[in-house]
Amino acid sequence: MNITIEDIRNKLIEKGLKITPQRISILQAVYVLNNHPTADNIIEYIREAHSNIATGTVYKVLDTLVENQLIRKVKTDRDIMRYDGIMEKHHHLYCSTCDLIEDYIDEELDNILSEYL
Amino acid sequence: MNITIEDIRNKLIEKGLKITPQRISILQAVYVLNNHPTADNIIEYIREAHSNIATGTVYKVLDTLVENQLIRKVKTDRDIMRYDGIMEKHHHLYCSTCDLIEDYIDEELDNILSEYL
DNA sequence: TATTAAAAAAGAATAATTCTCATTTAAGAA
DNA sequence: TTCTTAAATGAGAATTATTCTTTTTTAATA
Repeated sequence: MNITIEDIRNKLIEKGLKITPQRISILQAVYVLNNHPTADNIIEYIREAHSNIATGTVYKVLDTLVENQLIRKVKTDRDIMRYDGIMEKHHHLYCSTCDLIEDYIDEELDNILSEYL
Repeated sequence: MNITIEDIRNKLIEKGLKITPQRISILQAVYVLNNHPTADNIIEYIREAHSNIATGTVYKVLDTLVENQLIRKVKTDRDIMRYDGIMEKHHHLYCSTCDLIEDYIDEELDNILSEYL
């Protein structure tokens, strides 16, 4: 979770994406708001930090980041899309009552599955 | 897939639900439109069969059916909810490009998973 | 057949997301 | 450094799946 602005810039550069303050803020927000934030969580977080941002931009940038495999979409029972900055293979434990998502990493399970399939 | 109206009535009765033409049509539509239909698919199908139905009713009935475990909600990459009338344990193979969902039944896999967890 | 709680109709309201288009900006070229 | 331009952003309207509200209808029981 110790990701610097420089790390974020590099991630964007690796993908051949233009470096913009909006993209940096949004990617940083996904990392900081670590419980699988919604677009709205991200907008709120960025606006608190005194920079304005258009909602359309947030959705656009999130799509770009998903396309470039810097983040992932996470769907839940509610019809709000959520985002995940952790790209290493993992599962989610989801509580549909409180809408909480917990990361679940289990290499043994992954091995069993990949051997079987 | 040979489910009669009588079967559907019985399913509703088992759950203690009032028998209404709308509920019968909707449950039937979920069975007939077997590739995990959306609420809209169901509305279209029912209206083709010459009976009108309010969209609100379809959503309400679908919720009732889900609550009573007669059908299941299926989430995909798109933000449209889809419904599944097959209640036996199964997985889904999903193509995010064409949005097609295929049922995947594999008891051996299920056993491996339930033994592991 | 009468009663009544539940269900449905109709359509307005909501809210997440997308779209449009004018403006701005990042990044490479000169 | 300044210029150029394709790409990105801002602003807010538009879209669309879903929910909500209110009135009317109906299924099930007495």
